[in-house]
Amino acid sequence: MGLSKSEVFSDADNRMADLAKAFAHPARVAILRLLAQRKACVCGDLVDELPLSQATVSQHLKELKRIGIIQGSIDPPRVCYCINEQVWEEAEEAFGGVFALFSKVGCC
Amino acid sequence: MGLSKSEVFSDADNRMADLAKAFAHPARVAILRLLAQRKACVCGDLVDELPLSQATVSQHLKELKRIGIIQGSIDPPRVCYCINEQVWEEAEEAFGGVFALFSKVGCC
DNA sequence: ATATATCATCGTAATATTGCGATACAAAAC
DNA sequence: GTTTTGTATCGCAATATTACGATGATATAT
Repeated sequence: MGLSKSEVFSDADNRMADLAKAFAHPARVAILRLLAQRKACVCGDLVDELPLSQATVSQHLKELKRIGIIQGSIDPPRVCYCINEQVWEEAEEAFGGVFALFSKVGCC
Repeated sequence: MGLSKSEVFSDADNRMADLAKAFAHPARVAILRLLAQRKACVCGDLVDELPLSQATVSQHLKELKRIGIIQGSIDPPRVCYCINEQVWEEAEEAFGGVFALFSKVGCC
């Protein structure tokens, strides 16, 4: 298949999974680190920092934009990407919430 | 392709991506929530809680075990799964570290 | 021994992801 | 208007993921 049955899961779990996908590839982790630290901003600079082709980097940026965790503002002919603060915090809280669920006392 | 060029990325970014994969599917998020809250433990109970077949749940459990975030102890014929505290904390710290990188003052 | 209960694995099918070269596109510079 | 620069998109190939029925494996119960 390859088709996740998203209809049958809760909105929260689906959103969480999408937010996690932003971090589920090393290239995207590297991109998010660079943007969070403001070490790079312009698409071309990101391409220089990464061992991937321009087309591939652009595709990862597209996926991050779909999730909403980054946004791009055009500055022709350049595009400047940055973290979307609101979604970044949404992700921080979502992960924080799940990690907080764990209680050490237990059965196994 | 479908082959992520993991050799060219840092170990930290690769590990982070792997930890994120644990949360990158709604079924796995649901499983981790159940285990973290001790609402279910035995594989069969997880299957009852999830809208997926036993084979599919078992496959997700295998992936979570590969990442290391859960562990299973056999109690024949049952298998009890639980969060691996060490890896859970590793994930918590890894995500915390990345989220902390973001500084609001910036260019875009 | 045979049956039962529980879980893992196999095999298969469908869709998704990753990667890149080539090309299209948009705005500025000349 | 042509060129240049920077980015997005298309098309393709290869691998990965998701899902499930069927089957296998394992240990208890009868």
